[in-house]
Amino acid sequence: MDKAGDAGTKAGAQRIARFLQEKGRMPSYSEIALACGFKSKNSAFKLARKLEDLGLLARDAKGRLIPKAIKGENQLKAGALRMLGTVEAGFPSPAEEELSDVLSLDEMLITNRQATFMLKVSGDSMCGAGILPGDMVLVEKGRQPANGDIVVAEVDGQWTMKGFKKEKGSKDVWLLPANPKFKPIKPKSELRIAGVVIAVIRKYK
Amino acid sequence: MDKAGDAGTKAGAQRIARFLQEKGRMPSYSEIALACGFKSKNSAFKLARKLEDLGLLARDAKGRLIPKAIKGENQLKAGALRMLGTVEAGFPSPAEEELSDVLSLDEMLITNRQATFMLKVSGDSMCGAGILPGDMVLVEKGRQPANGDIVVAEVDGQWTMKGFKKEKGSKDVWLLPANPKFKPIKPKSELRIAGVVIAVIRKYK
DNA sequence: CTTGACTGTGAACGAACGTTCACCGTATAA
DNA sequence: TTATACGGTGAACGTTCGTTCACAGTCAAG
Repeated sequence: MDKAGDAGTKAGAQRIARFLQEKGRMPSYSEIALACGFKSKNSAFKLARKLEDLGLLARDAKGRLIPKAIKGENQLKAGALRMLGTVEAGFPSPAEEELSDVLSLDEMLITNRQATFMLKVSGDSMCGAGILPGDMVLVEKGRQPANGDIVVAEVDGQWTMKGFKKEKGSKDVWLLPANPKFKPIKPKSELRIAGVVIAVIRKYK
Repeated sequence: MDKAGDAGTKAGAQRIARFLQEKGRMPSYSEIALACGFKSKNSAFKLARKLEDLGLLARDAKGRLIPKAIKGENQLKAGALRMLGTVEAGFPSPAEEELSDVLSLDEMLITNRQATFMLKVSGDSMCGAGILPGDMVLVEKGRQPANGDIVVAEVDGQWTMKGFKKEKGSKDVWLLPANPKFKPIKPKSELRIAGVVIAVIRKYK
């Protein structure tokens, strides 16, 4: 009845991913069959083997399914979140509840775990850039800042978080707040860049 | 020996956590017994029941173990981040590299994984609240919104994200943008709250 | 038409599963 | 001392697991 085997395979992978996300463990073949509407768990077995050939999931020595750990787009990972479409804030558009992607926050935000740490923001000098007091920022150490990046730096003996700007053809570096109440800083003596802000996280609840 | 029993339980939890981290799935009772040096899987069964009583892990309807975030000493999650102090953005203050907490983003942000999903924001009607176009928002479904919460709602047939306000002593509900360019919305016919925004995530890199 | 290549069904196998029971030490409490 | 609570052993049960086999239906290429 199914016309395209490809679509069926993909739908199966999504069902498995959803099971993993909801129950926190990989399903058994019977559960895959149940979730996919198969009447025989053997169909689930074949589906799993196909997904394994495609590199989308892996299996134990004992045949049990394990979530694939390698990075990639379509892989099944524990602790995944359902990623839906966009919501228009201003000019509303439908936000359908169709699973468009599955991912984990850690995986999405952090590339270099050892060099990444988190800071809590106080003060409002960056509120124009959408960074409010109480927000958390993920900072990656040792990264070379580019113009427009937001950096955490020690300037003239004090720590601050500002926008980074290096003038072309000059060694001069400016640290720009995103709030008209504050003025740009031009480091006099020393400037030590602690890291580049790679993400902002605000928790309401 | 009370203390020895406690230590054994804790060591067992750590072994289970290590198994989960290495294999990506929860062990069976036989595997727990193997990992803990038990000769009988029944010992593993009793250990699991004790851990369940302590709230350190959970089990299926079918008895299978499912991962649960073990807090405190037994770090179950792989993606732990270093949490540092605060950085003054505006009136700089020292941000020492002293580890004040260790946590995982998923664990920190998501309490009810099944009901949580992620949306990408477009439009700037909430930019006054620090939610910019391109940001991600975590939305928890089925949560009762309180005044001041930011909700994703279907109002008069269209989806939008706005601040929630319910007037005291009245059934009237207002949806407030955080941008003077937009006007508050008072739903006429229907208002369906899809969920409450529990976190905002902005990724720069 | 026939011939494959797929996809799903259904039954079957041994192995591993979760769970329960009875039993054996040892250590603590009375 | 006796009693009792606890951690571990070992065997047993019914269930579910992963896996394999043979078979039926569908579609495209020959």
